[in-house]
Amino acid sequence: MEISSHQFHLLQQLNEQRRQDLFCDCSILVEDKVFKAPRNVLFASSGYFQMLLSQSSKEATQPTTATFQAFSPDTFTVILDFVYSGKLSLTGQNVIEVMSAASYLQMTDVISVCKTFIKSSLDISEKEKDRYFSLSDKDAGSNGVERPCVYSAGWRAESSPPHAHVSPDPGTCMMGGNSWSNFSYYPPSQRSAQQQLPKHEQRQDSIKKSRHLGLQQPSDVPHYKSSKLEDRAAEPAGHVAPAEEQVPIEAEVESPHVGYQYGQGADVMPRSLAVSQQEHESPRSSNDLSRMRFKCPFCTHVVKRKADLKRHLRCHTGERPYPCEACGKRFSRLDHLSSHFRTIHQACKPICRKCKRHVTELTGQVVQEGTRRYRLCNECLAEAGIDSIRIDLEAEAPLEFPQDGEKDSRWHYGEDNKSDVEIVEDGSTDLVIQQVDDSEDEADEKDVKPNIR
DNA sequence: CTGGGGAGGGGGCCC
DNA sequence: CGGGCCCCCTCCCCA
Repeated sequence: MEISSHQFHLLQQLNEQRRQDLFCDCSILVEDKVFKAPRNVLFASSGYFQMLLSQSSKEATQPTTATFQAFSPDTFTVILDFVYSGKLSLTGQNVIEVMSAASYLQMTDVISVCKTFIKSSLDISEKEKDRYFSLSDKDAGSNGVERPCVYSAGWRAESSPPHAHVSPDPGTCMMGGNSWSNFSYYPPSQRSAQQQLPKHEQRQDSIKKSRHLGLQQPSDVPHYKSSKLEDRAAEPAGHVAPAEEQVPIEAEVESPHVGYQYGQGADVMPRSLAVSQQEHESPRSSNDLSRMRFKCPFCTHVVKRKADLKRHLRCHTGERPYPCEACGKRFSRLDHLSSHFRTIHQACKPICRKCKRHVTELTGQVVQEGTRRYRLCNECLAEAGIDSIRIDLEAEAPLEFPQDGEKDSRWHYGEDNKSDVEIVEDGSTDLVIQQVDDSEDEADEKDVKPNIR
């Protein structure tokens, strides 16, 4: 006969012991703060502590000490609370650091939950959010004040995420993590408050797109390269590395000392492991990484600037906040959008698209084909037999970049000539020839640049 | 089948 | 810190 509440009470008891400093044979020094905890639960929760404690198990009678400077005491408190309660208190502020700390400590479940949190925070898409969000607490997000989002390792059998629109940041929500057998039980009273993370959360990585990682584009990203994306979508599931697969790989590839570098580099490793790890330390990890401060929680990439990490994260989340109003294509970066816009919709290159010769206002014209603009020299125009279609440029309003801050809003065209939108929206077979006028194009540029900045 | 070019996308880094 | 530029790589299309 199985007493279902046993595991939960056991964990509660262990947590109580930790609070009362009973049987705490492991000291963890994080920056200047000392945490004490029984080693058995640490061992069971973290691959890192497994490694550490198995090494020091020979001297099991001696208290073990681990030292971390890679993350803050607050972050470790979140981690430790999770270890002894199964509840993870995430906020928009701490999630990156908690995730990196979890990566360092090789706690794959925490990493997965953080990934989910980050992805939902980035508001990737309604569809994806439908997949893995469910709120049980009706208070969630109601007060607009950021409260910790408590992720729980518990599973609930009946999972039908009703919530699709609330980012976890604004409020509290109770979320189930994926299964972690040690901490998977909740007594009925608690279960009602727990939410299960749908199993297809395991496929969350499939929405990440990173060619070099072989990951997939979000399924709901507009299919501009439909063939490519659909091909990927059609790939058998086995081609997609789910989070559960990737994280161990990550942990395996990254030894702890390179797994997290938000701080003082080599100092982050526990003393008991320092020697053996330094033996394997590459020159890069000792020198470059001390300068490269921000570690991507999804991959091994390390950058110097937080802003660069933020930008880099978009390649994992698939977030594309910069839509091109002219063609609908979305970009992850404004500079890419800008480049796309200039190239595709403004015909900025003074080069004949056909013969590649340099053209001027005298030797060539701008051709508009649907939303696309490019230049052709007069010879190529005549060859193509489209030199008779000539539109007065003054009737053509330049395509404009959106105003600053409109990164996710609709783009617009010249306001005083709305009819041009019709030209843009016409089929791609429609050709409009414009007189090449570099000064005009420069004016276009001026129209664009102030709007970009 | 292959090579070249266009376009997209990622990283580094300057302003 | 965001914008923007440059460089490089990859993918795709086309001749």
